[in-house]
Amino acid sequence: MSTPGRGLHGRVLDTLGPAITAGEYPPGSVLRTDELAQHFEVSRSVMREAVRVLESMHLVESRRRVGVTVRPKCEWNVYDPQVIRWRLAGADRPHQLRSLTVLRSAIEPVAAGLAAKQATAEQCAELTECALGMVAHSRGHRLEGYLVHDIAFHRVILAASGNEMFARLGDVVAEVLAGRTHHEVMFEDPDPAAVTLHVQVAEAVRAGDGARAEELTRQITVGALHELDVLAP
Amino acid sequence: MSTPGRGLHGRVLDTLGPAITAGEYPPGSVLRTDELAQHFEVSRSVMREAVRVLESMHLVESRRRVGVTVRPKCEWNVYDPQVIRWRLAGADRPHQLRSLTVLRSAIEPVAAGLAAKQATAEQCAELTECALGMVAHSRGHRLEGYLVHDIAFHRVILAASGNEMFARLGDVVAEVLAGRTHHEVMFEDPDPAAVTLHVQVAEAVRAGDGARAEELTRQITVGALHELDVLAP
DNA sequence: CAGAGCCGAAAAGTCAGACTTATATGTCAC
DNA sequence: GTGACATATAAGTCTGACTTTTCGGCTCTG
Repeated sequence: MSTPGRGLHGRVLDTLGPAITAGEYPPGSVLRTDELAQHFEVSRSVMREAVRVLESMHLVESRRRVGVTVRPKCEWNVYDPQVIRWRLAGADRPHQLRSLTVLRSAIEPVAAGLAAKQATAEQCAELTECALGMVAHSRGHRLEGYLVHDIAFHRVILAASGNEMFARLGDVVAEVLAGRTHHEVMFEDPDPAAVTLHVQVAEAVRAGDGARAEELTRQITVGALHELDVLAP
Repeated sequence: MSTPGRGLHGRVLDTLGPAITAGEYPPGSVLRTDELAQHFEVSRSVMREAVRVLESMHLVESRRRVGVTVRPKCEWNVYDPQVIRWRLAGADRPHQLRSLTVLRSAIEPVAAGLAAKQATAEQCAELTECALGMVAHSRGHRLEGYLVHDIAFHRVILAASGNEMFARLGDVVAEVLAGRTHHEVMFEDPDPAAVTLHVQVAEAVRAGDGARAEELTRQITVGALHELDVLAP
């Protein structure tokens, strides 16, 4: 999914990023570039590059004569896909999953409403195909196949909305759905009602019925939130 | 608002970032680190740090033997506040402003609904104060004072929602509102209906009426979208 | 002529060391 | 106590040499 080993500084980030987002260094903690470089056994140049990246994510702040101080959580760039991945891999995965699901519940219905007005014929076809794929994999413990089509479905909706901000949430939704399937205790087969709703959304979008697409999608996200309440109270 | 001169690499970014987001280098363009370093009259180390930051924003991709290639727009981290600022400062400001306003229209109503259920007494007080401030500055060409209270109002709503993803959009909303006031041709006095709606939202939140807060906020954002249609068709 | 494999050059990547600059903090005089 | 000043510290910058990857062309072969 991401790019694991893109240079030495990348490997440093793979350890340091998760550590910071996991709260291993409490906000206000001070790190020193030289010490970090020694600890990771890399040159200072490499370490500096890593720090710059963390800084651009607002995870840390580098100040002369002080060092690299960890910022409080509320200042992090929580929409950075990398940060999202790190946090989903860490201890507060459940909390993060809930935040993102609430975000979905706000965005996706609106996106679906817009998609109904703007989706191309090709996108409508893709949507139907995805929905059918979900139906096909909805029974018999075939969660992996179901997941693939589920992700694709929501990606198409977000892309078809014509709004770039919505479209870029495709990756986030993918992470959430994957996380739900793989790590939360999910039912062995997906909720039949949800499957039906997806099919109906595809129909509504094809028919250009924005209000209906929005309402149906709202039901999907409400269901997702409810499921989260039941399985991870 | 941001941190303008945080080192040499920051100053490089201040010119290179806007240039890329403005589409000055079409997707696929190849830059060379050494040339850039020469052009900006900085050392390679500094240039490399700048490139790393751009890379973490998914604006460019650095590959051996190839160079630094500009990524297509659809891959950018468009939620990065820095990227948002750069784009708002550039040529496609109107387009960007519209995207962000649509985003607001999806998020803020839901946030207001949640805020009604979770806002602390202090937050309710702040909200009322902001609304009153808006009323006080709603006449007599006092747009600046109005803007300050408008921004504060929406910040509080987003924060009070209790969702960190919503809360972090405070800066984005601030940019949008500021951009609207300063650069789009805004009416000399704000829409009285909008002012009233803000007061009513504050009341609804204080009363704990989520559905009403959500609906009223929806009206605010619909108004904002409509205003955008009228002023920047 | 096509495909596999080899080779060289180009550009990023890495490192080490010396130097500069800002700045937090302690010290001292008043 | 308060101000100015000195000092130590850690980030910031620059340079030059070296390493590593990999693209693109070349040749060799079938």
